[in-house]
Amino acid sequence: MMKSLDSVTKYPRHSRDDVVVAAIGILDEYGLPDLTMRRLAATLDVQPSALYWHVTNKQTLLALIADRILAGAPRTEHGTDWKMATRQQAGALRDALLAYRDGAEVVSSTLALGLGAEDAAGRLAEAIAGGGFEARTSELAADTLLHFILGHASHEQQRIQADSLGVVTPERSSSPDDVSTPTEDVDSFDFGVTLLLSGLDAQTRVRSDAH
Amino acid sequence: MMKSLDSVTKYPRHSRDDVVVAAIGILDEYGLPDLTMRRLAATLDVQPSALYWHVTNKQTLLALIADRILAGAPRTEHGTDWKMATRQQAGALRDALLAYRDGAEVVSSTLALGLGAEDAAGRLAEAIAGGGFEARTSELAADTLLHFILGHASHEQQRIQADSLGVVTPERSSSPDDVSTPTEDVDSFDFGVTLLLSGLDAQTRVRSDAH
DNA sequence: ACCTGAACACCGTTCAAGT
DNA sequence: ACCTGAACACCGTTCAAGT
Repeated sequence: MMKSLDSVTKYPRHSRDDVVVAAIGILDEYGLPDLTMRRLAATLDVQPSALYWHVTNKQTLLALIADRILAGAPRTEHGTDWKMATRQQAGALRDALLAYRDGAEVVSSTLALGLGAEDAAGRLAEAIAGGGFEARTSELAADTLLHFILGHASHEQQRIQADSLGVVTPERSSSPDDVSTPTEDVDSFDFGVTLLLSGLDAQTRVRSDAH
Repeated sequence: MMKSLDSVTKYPRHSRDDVVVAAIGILDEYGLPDLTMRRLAATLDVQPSALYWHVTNKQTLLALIADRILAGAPRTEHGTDWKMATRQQAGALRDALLAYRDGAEVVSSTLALGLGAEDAAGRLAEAIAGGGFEARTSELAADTLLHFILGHASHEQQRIQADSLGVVTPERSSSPDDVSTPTEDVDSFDFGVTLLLSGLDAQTRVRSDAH
């Protein structure tokens, strides 16, 4: 404990966790384009090269950030009916993505690598499986839903920042007050989830006991 | 016509079109990360600064590329039933995205800006509207479908390049020959489209004359 | 109309060396 | 165990000036 005091006073030594936390801070405050290794290093009062002791490269740092973002989505409780459970999971995922600036884009870019959104898909599949579908059906439906959630959230966040930059986005806006509102986004999100759920409902089941 | 000969022989003067075509060439052959303004300039035997006479910045260049990629998707013929038409449009869009390396990512990144995928969504909405839904329903369903198509194609392309780089992607592969095959991708794509179509089928309609 | 030359303000990453 | 210093090989964009 003397050691920890010395290391704090002399010069700050950081953990991998510190790096990830600081990175999320920059992401949330300034956005993904401003999240550079050099800027992150400056925030931690450290040389850029020091970061590479904690993390192998920027790509894996982004994967670590994606994991944290997704960790913010609470598990759904057992016992509820599968449609509610799936709706809950989908909503929780959306909330988690929107909780940090550019969160959806970070998770999307990371999903491809197989690292990260993997268990988000798993959680969705689990909720869907409550409806009594074949395992493969549940997985495929979960992937479909996940693509929708990510795409929707991504689109929403990029519009937010486009608006804040005052970009002229024509977007067939016939009526004068046709600006996209948060309510609009929630509505279109719910619409998509409902569409997928009723599509699943029409699917043949293994057991038909799930009301 | 003497003029054109001179300009060819003396030194090549390029059009905005040449720039976009060359950019697509680099994209398709080396991928999005290698599509830099400096590299594009070198390909055209020109200084990087020369590109900014033809195009305002990289972002709008990417939007132009996205437009070309999407232009490769043929319009669907009128008269067919709406489910087939929607399926056709969705498939055409997917094919267009997959026709160029990293095509899905380019279009996705551009969609947010409101430039580009705008009329792809319109085409989907038109096909869906053939089912006799409210205009808003068709639009929302088209957006849902578009998010799925982009996410799916994006995921597929990034897996292709991850595989070619020999990246170890764990991905719950229980059986030894559980490697993702093109067939697998087509199947999961069709599954998603079918899911959305049957979800729409369960939707209340304005007219119920669409069989 | 189309391009050069030169500069500005940046990137991610490596690696020997320090403490 | 954690960091510095210095370097390598790049970026996108601007702008005066040339032809």
